[in-house]
Amino acid sequence: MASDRQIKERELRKEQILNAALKVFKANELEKATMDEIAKEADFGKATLYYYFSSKEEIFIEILNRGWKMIWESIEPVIHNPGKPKDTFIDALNIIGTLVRKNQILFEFLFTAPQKMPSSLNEGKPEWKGYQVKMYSVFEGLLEEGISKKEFPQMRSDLLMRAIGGLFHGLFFLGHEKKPMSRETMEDFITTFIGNYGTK
Amino acid sequence: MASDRQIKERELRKEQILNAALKVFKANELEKATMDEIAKEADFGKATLYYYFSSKEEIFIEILNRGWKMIWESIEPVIHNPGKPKDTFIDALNIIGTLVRKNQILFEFLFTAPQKMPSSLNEGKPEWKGYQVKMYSVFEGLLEEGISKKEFPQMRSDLLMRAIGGLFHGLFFLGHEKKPMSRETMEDFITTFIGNYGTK
DNA sequence: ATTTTTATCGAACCTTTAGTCGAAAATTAA
DNA sequence: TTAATTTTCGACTAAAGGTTCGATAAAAAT
Repeated sequence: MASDRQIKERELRKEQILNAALKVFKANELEKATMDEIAKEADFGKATLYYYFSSKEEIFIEILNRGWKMIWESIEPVIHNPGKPKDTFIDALNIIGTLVRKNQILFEFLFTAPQKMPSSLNEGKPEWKGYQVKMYSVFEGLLEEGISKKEFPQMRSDLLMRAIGGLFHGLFFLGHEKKPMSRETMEDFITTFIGNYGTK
Repeated sequence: MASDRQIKERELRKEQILNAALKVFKANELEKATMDEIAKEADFGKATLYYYFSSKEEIFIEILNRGWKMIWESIEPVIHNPGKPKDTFIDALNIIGTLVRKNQILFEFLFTAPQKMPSSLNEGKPEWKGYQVKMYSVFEGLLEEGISKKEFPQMRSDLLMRAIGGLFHGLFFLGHEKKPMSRETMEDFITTFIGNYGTK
């Protein structure tokens, strides 16, 4: 049977493959990313990839699963702050902003891949989707509470949600130069667009 | 040589193909859209597509060219309103909003395809890119003017641009239900987020 | 009516690429 | 050392899908 160290090494190799895959997914455009290239990037033979993952899809999904799990686990601790929807909302956004800043490539992938990807990969309710849904529910809940407490603009929470989603997305991922945005700039933004209600 | 009517018919057939292609690009995910499917949808044999277009890419590009040209020509008439950046900005946004509402599928394609598509299609500075750039320049110019006149939030115009871009995009294209948004709702939005500066 | 031009498409062609197979290294266990 | 297990990969297969070819039909010109 496999030793502890063997299992750990195996996990490391898996990560090596996933990182390589992310690079390739990023550089080439998603569907143009080939197993051959991932293999080259990961410094393994193509056949070896199939020793660790059963398909290209699985690699894809695994990146999403791990990523969204990480997002969820990062914000989970701060979302139970009762009675302070705006602060909580901003805290959570900032946490995600920090993550994005640390690994822009991964997060751009996490936030954009679901749009681009074949919807066939969505069937079977993958793990990552669960985390994504949970996160959106939390945000929408905070918005609803914040709206009713007049801390946010008075409008339908789902629309506000979309606007903020777009805003956030635009701030980090649109534009030609995709340089990360500092925490200060981002807080500035949040305050300007959604934070200056009911406070002045 | 070809008669007037022949040329017109040819153009009609081209449009038939382009519309079919759009449907297929939309339904399946871009790269999964096959010439076979486009042919089926257009009700032509696959080989016939190559009589009208020299490649799959060309079909793709042609949709973008025609679409962005249309966008540009729709806003061009209103952007020369001198001295009223905020009004002009909102007018232009509203015009685009109206277009989007009329043909959501096409515009979702126009606004999202450039992100998803292989960058190889961007080489050679395609026509549509020109219109897109012109449009963005106009918007950014209006923002700069509006900022300096305190009609907009005081922040770097490029950042504001990104925010509004994301906002707009989110409003129309994010979310599960992609139902069109009414003009009223949209004006509400614009006012709430960028329009209530320097006026109250 | 006949010739020429325009339009159509079925059947191949050919490249790309996901995934498999079986054998050989490398590592671990005995 | 030798046997068992784990890991690696070169070479192959199969299928998908873009593109071309050559023949035929339809329309226009003469």
